[in-house]
Amino acid sequence: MTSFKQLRYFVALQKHRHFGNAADEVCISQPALSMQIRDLEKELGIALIERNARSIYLTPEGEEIAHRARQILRELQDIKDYAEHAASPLSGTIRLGVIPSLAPYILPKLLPALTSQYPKLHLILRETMTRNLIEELKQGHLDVVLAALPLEESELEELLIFEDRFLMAVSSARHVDERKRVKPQDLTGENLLLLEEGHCLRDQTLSFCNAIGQNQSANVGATSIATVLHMVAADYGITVLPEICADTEINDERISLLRFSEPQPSRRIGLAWRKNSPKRDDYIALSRCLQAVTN
Amino acid sequence: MTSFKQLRYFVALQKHRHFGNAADEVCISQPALSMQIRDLEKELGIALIERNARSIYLTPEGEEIAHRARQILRELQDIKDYAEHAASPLSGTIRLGVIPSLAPYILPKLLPALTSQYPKLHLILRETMTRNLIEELKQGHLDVVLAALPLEESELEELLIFEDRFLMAVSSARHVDERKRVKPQDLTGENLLLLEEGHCLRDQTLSFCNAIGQNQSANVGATSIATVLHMVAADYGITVLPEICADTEINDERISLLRFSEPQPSRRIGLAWRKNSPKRDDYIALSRCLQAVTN
DNA sequence: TAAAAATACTCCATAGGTATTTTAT
DNA sequence: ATAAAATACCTATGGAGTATTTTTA
Repeated sequence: MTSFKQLRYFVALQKHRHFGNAADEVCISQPALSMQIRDLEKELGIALIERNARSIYLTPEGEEIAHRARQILRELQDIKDYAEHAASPLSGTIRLGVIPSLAPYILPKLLPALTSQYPKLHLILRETMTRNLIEELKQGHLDVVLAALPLEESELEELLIFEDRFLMAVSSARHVDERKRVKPQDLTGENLLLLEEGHCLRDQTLSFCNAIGQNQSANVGATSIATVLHMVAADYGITVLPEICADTEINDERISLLRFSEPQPSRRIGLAWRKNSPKRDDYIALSRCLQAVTN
Repeated sequence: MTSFKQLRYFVALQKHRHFGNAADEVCISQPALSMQIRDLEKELGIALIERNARSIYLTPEGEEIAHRARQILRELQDIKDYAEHAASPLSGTIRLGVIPSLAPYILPKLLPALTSQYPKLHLILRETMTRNLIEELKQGHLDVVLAALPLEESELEELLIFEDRFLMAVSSARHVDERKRVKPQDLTGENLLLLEEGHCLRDQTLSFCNAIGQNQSANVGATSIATVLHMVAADYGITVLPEICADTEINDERISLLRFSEPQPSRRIGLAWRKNSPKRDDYIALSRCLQAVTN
């Protein structure tokens, strides 16, 4: 079995053209080097070295193979360097999946914080709906996802980061008092504007509507919250908006935001990763960073 | 010490994502694979694998390292393929040095013969004077040289290929009878045209002139036999020409070639290589090929 | 004779095997 | 309960050491 050791020894031998000196360089005895070189030649089935009493030469094949061996040894060193670089905490690559109703609002805060705090971290981002995130996480294509909990996946470990309360968004044309608390019941009879099928935010909204006995069915399926809000602004209907979106989306005077009365409906946002993931510590550090930027 | 084995096992594990199946592929037991992977992780200092009871995942670093490992294994295979290809007789690379007074006459015959007979042989050619050939041979930059023997180098082994008799070349303007044999003494008083300093042919010619008591000193130093012959054709002087050059150079009607009477002066052409060169058999095969094309 | 590599031998580390235990679903 | 990987333990290979021999200039 050819080994890196043999290649190392052979490259040293090429350099020194002297078994004794080469053996010194690689810190073994001369016979040990001789035998490894002999084994290498035997395995390759060709003569690499021309042995003379006074000095040795490499055959043309020996020179060629020494060259290739150097390349291989360089690449091995690259692997080691890469590993060493990746060893420190929150460094290396993390593949993070985020749901669409969070990504545009949380990433602009998270990414600068991460970059400054953990410059060695390389984040790969993926934005898709929860169902896909879970699948990709389980497939090993993602390392950690930021989504609404619980995910109800026994093989995943979850960590709550914050409660994201829902607000009701209505057209300012209605002149409602923004200080007044609303109730889920107030959604009754309204045209409820929601994201398209598959978005957890849609399901959550429908679910707390249904919880209070309303069998409200949403009649539009927008692809982004921004789109929904444009429709609300035009008083085409109303919607329910996570609080975290409010900062970014609502400098639109045509929309009034109404807080629900207690208990305020909310979604629980957190991280999830495969149980036993070796980077668990990194995800927890990531969660602290997330908590810092969402407070 | 990281080994090719570990990389092979790890690549198999990446492929199967299952210790047992990967172990089967590389024909070892599952515990043996487990331990090698564990060792690899320990040496690299990072987690490559995420272990779960049902299935395993590679970390992003694991994927990256698996990719690099594949590359290294490919290159190792390249070395083995290269060696196997070079193993058969008269294959691989031979660096051949030839003296200038032979190269233009013998190579046009030798190379096609070699190419057809030993298609796997890769010949690297070098044309320079004997002194340089010997030096480069001893340095290991050449494997074998074709020159006039003896080289008087105790660390080289020589093999005679043929006797190359000298002919006298004179201008046809002199109307000498080409059937008449000449003697070295006939050179007396003639303007002897020779190659420049350093060419063995020059030294050989001068030496057999001196051997018969003539202290002839050559007065020109041409860089090629062709040049010398052009001067002979113009009757600027005469020269001594190895027979092997005659075929190629002399379809020039302006030059008459005269054979010496017995014992005809000659040079001995042969191969020389470092004693103990592992390719000795190849050089002997090469010599047979040379003999075939010089007959 | 001297320098260099090969050989002889001894010892220990370790790779690999089988049997068993642990772990998580 | 089951599947999968880890652990325990044993064996044998082979890598490295020291001492010695061979080779050739």
